Amino acid sequence: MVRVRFAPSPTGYLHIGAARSALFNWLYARKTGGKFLLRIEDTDLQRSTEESTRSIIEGLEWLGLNFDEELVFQSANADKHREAANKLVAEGKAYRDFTPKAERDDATVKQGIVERARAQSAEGVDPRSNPFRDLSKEESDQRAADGEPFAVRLKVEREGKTKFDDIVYGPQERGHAEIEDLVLLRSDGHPLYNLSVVIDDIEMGITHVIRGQDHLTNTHKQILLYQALGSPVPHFAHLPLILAPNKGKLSKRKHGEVVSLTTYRDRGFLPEAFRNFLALLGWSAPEGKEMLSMEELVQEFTLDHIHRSPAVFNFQENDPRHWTDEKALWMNAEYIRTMPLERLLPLVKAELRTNKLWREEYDDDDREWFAKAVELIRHRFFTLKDFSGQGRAYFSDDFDFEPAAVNKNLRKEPALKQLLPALANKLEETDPFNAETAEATLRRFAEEAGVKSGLLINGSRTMLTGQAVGPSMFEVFDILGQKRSVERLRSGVPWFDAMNALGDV
RNA sequence: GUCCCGUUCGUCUAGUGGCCUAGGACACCGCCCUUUCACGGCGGCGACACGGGUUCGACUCCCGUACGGGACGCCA
Repeated sequence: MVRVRFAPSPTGYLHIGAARSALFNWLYARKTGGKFLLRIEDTDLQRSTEESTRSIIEGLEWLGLNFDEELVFQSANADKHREAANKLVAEGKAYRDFTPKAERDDATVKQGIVERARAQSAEGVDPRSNPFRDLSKEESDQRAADGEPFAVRLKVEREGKTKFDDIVYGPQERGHAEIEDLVLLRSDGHPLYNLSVVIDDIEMGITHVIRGQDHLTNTHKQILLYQALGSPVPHFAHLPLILAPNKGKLSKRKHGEVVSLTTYRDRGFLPEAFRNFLALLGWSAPEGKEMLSMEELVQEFTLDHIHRSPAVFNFQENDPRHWTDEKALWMNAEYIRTMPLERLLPLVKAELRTNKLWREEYDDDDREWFAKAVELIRHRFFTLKDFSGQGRAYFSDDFDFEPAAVNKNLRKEPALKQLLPALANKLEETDPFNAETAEATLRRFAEEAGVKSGLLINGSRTMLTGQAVGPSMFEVFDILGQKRSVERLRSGVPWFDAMNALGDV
């Protein structure tokens, strides 16, 4: 029975790379009929926040990645981790390191590592050498009993190597000479990451560890721990990283909200669309199929179609039109226009509601009208936000006029000031009023007035929706109805005057 | 500094030695549809990092170079 887990540390929002790891784990569990577990790695109390834990869970929910069994907080297992470390000390597989703790600054550690390594190699010092590694048991016990602080380190064999077969990257081996005696317990008794993951994964019965490639080299250390602990080693599958457009690391500091999953929810993405997009970052379906429902994703998913090379998440900073990957945007639009209308309606409802555009009649007497309106406008929208933005005029009389549309469709022809209200009169008399009759009326009127119908069509579009673009004008007349269409065409009279008074728009 | 991983159109990718004059998707351009803009349809632009091998034959296998990424913490 396959058991996988997603184990984020709650130190910020849910990163899209982490979200993809969660997705792949979830898909693998569903595909194999296994379990998908969630463990919050909150052992770094300084940085972990409850808010972040909440946001991670919310994010997973939004993506539809429900987890099985009880949620595990790693911090709750700290005693077990300590116990295991002490047992390793007792067995001689780990040792107490009485070296005074070096203060490390979070921001410069990475650089410090490089500098130290360089210095050590220049001086010919073995980075693994540690005076306490071979301290006698008696002396070690004595110093501990005397209250001298110590960290606990795993005693890594000096000779030999560890090997494992990564499901994605293939056979991996690393000489022990490359592996330092890793710290298991801090001098304040706090268990560290590598120890905690391994013990928790054993405890939770994890069979497959599916995570980012940044853990590929750490894996050897963890295998050493599994062996010291006498536990079977799980299977590993490492995922290629998701990079920023400059092929560097995709990070909050540098790239901001574009890497946060909740951004996509808040900016009108459909969970199925974003999930679909995410699935295709580092994985592809066997037949090359790209639009995949959750069911199809589960059906098609296999670990052996995961790529080895990193994927670039392509977005343009400081460009609102391309604020995120264009393919993601396209995919969202594709879902909006092709998904079953019944599934889209509630999402549009929520969007209108948050913008105070929702009216209870849409759920009741105007239910059909609402469905028809959404169907009419969905085809050119990219996100749910468009329903309350560009689509506002369909749901409210209080909407803005786009200056460019006004210039192009209204100002250019002063005669529209008279023509549009005159058209309103004709439309008011049109009975029955629908797309066909409105079209007939408009075309007849254009002929009588000696103007091109396009002039009236475009002018009407801007008067009725505030925009230069939109669905077929006759469908718009129909959906807005006779009364509102006539009113909006007439509202142009005072409005035109005001516009002219203002001069250039 | 040491170790590990990677490299096909701008981006996501297909490709597991002949099916490849390298296929699809997004983006871009053109045409059709449309008196708007999209959608849709058709077409175009556009890539195997480089150098050596191996082979009758290499995008595919091997070696090297270059470039990119990752890891190396008493963080996770």
